[in-house]
Amino acid sequence: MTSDEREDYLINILRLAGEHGTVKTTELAKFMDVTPASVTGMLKVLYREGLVDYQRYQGVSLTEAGLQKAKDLRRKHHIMERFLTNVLDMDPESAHNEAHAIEHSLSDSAANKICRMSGTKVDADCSTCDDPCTNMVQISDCVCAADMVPGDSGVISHLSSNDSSIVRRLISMGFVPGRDISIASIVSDKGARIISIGETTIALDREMAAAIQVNAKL
Amino acid sequence: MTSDEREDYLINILRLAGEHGTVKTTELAKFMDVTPASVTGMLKVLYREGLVDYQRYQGVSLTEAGLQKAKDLRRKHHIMERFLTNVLDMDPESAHNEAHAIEHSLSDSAANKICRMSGTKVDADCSTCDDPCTNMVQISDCVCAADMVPGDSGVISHLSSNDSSIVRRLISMGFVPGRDISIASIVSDKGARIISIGETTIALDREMAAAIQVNAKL
DNA sequence: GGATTGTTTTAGGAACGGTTAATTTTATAT
DNA sequence: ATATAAAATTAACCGTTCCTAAAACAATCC
Repeated sequence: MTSDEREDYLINILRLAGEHGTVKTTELAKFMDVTPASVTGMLKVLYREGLVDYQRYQGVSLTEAGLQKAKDLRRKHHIMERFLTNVLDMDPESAHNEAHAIEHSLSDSAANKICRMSGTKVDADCSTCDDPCTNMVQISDCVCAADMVPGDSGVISHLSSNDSSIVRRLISMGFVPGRDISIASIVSDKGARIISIGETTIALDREMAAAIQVNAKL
Repeated sequence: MTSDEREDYLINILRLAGEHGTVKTTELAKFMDVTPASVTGMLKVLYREGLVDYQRYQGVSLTEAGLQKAKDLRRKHHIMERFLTNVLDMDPESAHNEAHAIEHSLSDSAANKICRMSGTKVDADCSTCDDPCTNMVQISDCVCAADMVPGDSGVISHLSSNDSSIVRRLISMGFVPGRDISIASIVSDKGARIISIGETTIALDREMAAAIQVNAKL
């Protein structure tokens, strides 16, 4: 339906007008490096499609539908950019260009999954836009032992911590990948977890438990 | 230069003619659901661009340049498909469709990186074509992380496992081609590896570590 | 209210990918 | 070998998409 070019117009209107503001024809024309006449032509098309509020000589703004499309595209752009730089380690400029090409043909489903995969620290470096990546989702493959409740059990998938001494200590206590553990009780939300592992039962503080990643059993 | 449609023609010629065979106009037309006249028109274009050997009434075959382009596209298609199914866990049909859309705008560089990340040996499940993924990324003498000893370090070359969930989990932990890792210690020969990656330390069981292929540093 | 600036209209063009109908070439059958 | 059927090409043309230049028109600012 909506071609790549049309989509670019939408994104750029969002860029220049913001979510509810308006842009003037010439401004948009300059930004997109086309003549004002081209812009007028396209605005009529976008108006017919209900994506844009437009009255001659009055500038444009996005309708709800247009805004949604534009934000969706922008989000996909950021998700790809982040994936390409953070995960694939591409340089920012190539990433930007590639993201620009791909954003138009990326499904919602793939975008969400890529977003989930690319790590959670999104909001940090999104200086270019206000609302980059809503719809973040948590990674679901394994569960952190600190988030389990009494009665839960599973097998340790791996240990992960920024503090290597925590990993070392966990290992020395027998928390190695592959072992079965179960939560016996929790002292308090931020406090210790009483965890059974094999024949023994051990109390760990929340931070230590947080380093244990478990494939939960049903 | 070469539009998506033209690229589709090239791929389909490869599909129907093979690398050095020839297809007849009508066959291609039926396959692509257009009239033979359209095919003739496009063949002239592709001929002008040097991508196809074509003499009227004689059918088409790919030139070297055309073959290369077609194989490149086909490779990108497979890489994306593999990534979408193995890494993102999409269903095969959606993956196929999405790959078809994206293959046209995926750079070599990104394709290679995604390929290295996507895990399984390719040749396995490529039933749709005879020569799916030549041009696989150079896998120069790398070592499996499970075979490294404490003190060893290197940069991740690629991930390889027959179990796609392992690949998925590794990626979500940050084990992505290009990253530096080093082995901090080993719990036991068949047991966990404690691995430093960036700021974090992670303990993985042997099976997981075995999926990580590393270019070892001296 | 006239000049200036910004915007739209008009008219048209180039690329692209397709179509139908007529025609030409090749293949097939007797 | 030749008539006929099948396949491929040509010719003429359509619709879309996005663009442009130039003329006409509106808004705005002294």
